[in-house]
Amino acid sequence: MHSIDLIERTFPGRRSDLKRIILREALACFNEVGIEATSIETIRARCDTSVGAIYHHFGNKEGLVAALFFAALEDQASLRDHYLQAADTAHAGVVGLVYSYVEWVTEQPDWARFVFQSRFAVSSGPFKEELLARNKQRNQQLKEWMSGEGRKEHFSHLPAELIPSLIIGAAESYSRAWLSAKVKKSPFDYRELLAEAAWKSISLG
Amino acid sequence: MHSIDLIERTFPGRRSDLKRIILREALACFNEVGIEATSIETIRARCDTSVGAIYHHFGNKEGLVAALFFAALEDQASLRDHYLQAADTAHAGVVGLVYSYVEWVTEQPDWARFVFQSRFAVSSGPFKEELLARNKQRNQQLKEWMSGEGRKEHFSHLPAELIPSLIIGAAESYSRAWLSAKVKKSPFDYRELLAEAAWKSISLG
DNA sequence: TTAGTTGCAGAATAATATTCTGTAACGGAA
DNA sequence: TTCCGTTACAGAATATTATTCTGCAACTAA
Repeated sequence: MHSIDLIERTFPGRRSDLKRIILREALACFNEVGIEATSIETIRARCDTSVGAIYHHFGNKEGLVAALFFAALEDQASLRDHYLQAADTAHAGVVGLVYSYVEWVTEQPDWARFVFQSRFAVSSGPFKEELLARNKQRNQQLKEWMSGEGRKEHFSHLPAELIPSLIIGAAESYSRAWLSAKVKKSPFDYRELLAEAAWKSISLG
Repeated sequence: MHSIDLIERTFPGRRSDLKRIILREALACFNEVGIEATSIETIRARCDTSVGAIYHHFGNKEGLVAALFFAALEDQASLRDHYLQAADTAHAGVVGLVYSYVEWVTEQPDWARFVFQSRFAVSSGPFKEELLARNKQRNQQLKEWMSGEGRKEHFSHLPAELIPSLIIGAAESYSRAWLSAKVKKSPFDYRELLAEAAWKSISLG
């Protein structure tokens, strides 16, 4: 789909050459042995660089994690926007949300795994404000979409704060299971079932 | 409901006195600032004990995390068993699964928060085998329950590996949101809606 | 009693994160 | 082009943290 990968999109330019290498190797390490278990020295060695360079670009380990985390969130959001933009009916919107989610997870499994792994740390570290702001904006965006003409009557019988979980809860849960190899088929393979289940779960009756 | 708390249930006896104190304080620290950000020294100070004692009881930091994690899982499982045992129809079982889940999360928010935070670390650390075994057993148990007479026809139209996510996905997602204060009402308050949404999501049509 | 096992303390050590200082490349202004 | 401020990087020095180790005291079964 995209010819260049997530990192190139987020950190373009020749000046960010080493920066991209560090991000790539760090992501690999984090997924292989976990964030806590990968030391700066390990990353340094895999990039054949110095600790100074790493700290220059990211401040500290937490900053490196946050850079990866927000890059992933942004990429995920852009795919979601792409899907939502094409959806006018309530049903199409719900399907789009589920589809965009499972497609992103299936296409970027390493990034998805990392997002699951790092969310808590980011949300309680020095970048929590930034994450909070992004979540708020996304919720606002969804809320506006749901209150559009011809759509709102499909959601108004449910508490607003519950709706997002009803829509992507199952897809997220299955994605986690797939990323940790507990199930075989990818969430993308089950996208129709997941989307229809989401739709039924918010339907009346 | 229970007169003694989760820790007393899991680590009884006067010999485990300090052990329980350490577990309690460690859980508090982990939830307040995160696992990575809490040092052994911090825990030691809060328990007014020595690092030797901590390492004697738990081996290392990872062992301490694992002890908390498995204690929580066990407690959660016992409540689930309690609910499932009373359910004979498919509908009652699905409702029971959702109810037991949200009830546990709402009653033990600190433990639930910690489980979400630590699952990845445990699943990729030296205790992954143990976790895998427990998951396997739980899945087997669920599978057997679902294949019982008068129930299996309600599940057989869906892939087995997808069903657990359809049932608890939304409840889990909403629980996470509640535990990080992104929503106001507790999952327990929405238990009927969550249970009915789960049931609809696996229903035919 | 007594030998062995378990519970705990705290100093010593090891592993790791972070800071700091210096040097070279770069990019625009004169 | 030269000059100057800024950015990119290296690596030694330092600080922080996890873990080990040795010793002692309490308990326990014989």
